[in-house]
Amino acid sequence: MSNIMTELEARGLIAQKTHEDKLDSILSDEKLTFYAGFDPSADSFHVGNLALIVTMTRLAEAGHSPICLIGGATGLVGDPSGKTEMRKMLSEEDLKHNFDALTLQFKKILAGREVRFVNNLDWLKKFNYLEFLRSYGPLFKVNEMIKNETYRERLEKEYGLTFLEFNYLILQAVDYLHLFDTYKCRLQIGGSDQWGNILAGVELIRRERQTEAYAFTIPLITRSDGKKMGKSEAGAVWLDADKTSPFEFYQYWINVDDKDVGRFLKIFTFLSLEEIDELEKLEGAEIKKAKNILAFETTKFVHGEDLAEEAKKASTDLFAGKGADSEAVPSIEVSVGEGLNIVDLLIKTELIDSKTKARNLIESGGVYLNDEVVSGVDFIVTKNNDGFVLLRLGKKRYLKVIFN
RNA sequence: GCGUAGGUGGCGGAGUGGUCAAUCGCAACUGACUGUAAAUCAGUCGCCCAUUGGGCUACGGAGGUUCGAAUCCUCCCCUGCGCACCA
Repeated sequence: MSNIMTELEARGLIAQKTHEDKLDSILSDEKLTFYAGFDPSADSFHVGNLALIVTMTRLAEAGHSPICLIGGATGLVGDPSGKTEMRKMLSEEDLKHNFDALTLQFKKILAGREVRFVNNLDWLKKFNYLEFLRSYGPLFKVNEMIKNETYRERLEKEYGLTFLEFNYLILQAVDYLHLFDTYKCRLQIGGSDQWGNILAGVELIRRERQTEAYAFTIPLITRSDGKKMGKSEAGAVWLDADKTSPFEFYQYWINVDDKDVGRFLKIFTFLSLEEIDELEKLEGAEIKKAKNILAFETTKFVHGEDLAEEAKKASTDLFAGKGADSEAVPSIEVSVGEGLNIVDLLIKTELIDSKTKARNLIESGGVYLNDEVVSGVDFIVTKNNDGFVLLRLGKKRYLKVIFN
């Protein structure tokens, strides 16, 4: 890639950047160490993190060295950015667990590329309150800080903004300074909601080290239908195969709005812009081809080629009515004994959490066994010769029920 | 602390003694149509049992009045706004 910034811009991955003209040439002439921070609030990344992870990969491909910061300390504090309410604070044990899980996952996705993992708890925890105030308090001006949009919004909201959260910007700025000092890290990237926090770090380095540090943000990725990125019928779409199977992950991308396909191909896949241009020309039902590629490429990036192939096969088979041969179809083992009522089965599989809901769904004709509508709430499921039955909810949710 | 406006189902927001499991909008789910898309139309949308139907828990919390409360009273908790210092 001759110029990584040009590439990123063309893909719609740049929201804001520092050093308008200079950054492009710096990123093409020099090899920088850069970092992005992630929130350790769960033990897996989700689709909402994917754009940033992909962007880090692109930068790594272009020869820059990634640092993945998992915000142990900031996780203890809770980030108010883009949140309407204060976030839960995590216990240290949970943080440790999440840190380990996220690290492992990130490594796997980056597939052998060099990544350094850091936890800001390591350098922030040594401070006591007075020390921290003394060291960094004088470097930040409150009247500057409250101009920050995320804070301003919170100041107007009825929930208010706690002092704890207000400190988040300072912590993040100190992180950048620390990584600059320790690893010569000179670029920070993040979501556009982090712009204020990121800039605070850039400023801090400029003032305290008389050195230029850079930053850019990627836009908040939205869906045309206004839905939040990374939500499906079944809830959040995780990058962890145990939380969201590769099949479900694949399905998520198949089901994106037509209008989003081109944009998502640019953001989330490594196809060349020329190839994407061609795909964008598709119209009507043909768009499905582009969706298949989008789904396959993203699944491959996250879960690897083999699992992506399996997911693809399961998807095409199921929706072509070819049944559930593939391993990739989500499955569950259930003992039905002499026969199990369909409502109880739905509860047992945890597809539905209340009997009332299960009944309503059956009555509206939304439950199928091997592609046949379940006739009524009294239906009894019994063992068959295949040893399994394909349970379907609505059009898209499949579960292979294996009798044992 | 004082004054004032509020706290209702995932969200917004009606209701102000019985006909309220609670109008309506959004979101969600299902069906029809389709391309596993969108749009549109129809249905569902507290929980549990049931054949029409019934029971239980709910309108910030705890008590009370009443045959009967989301609706009235008392106390408490929480939030916004104004005042409380300069004007």
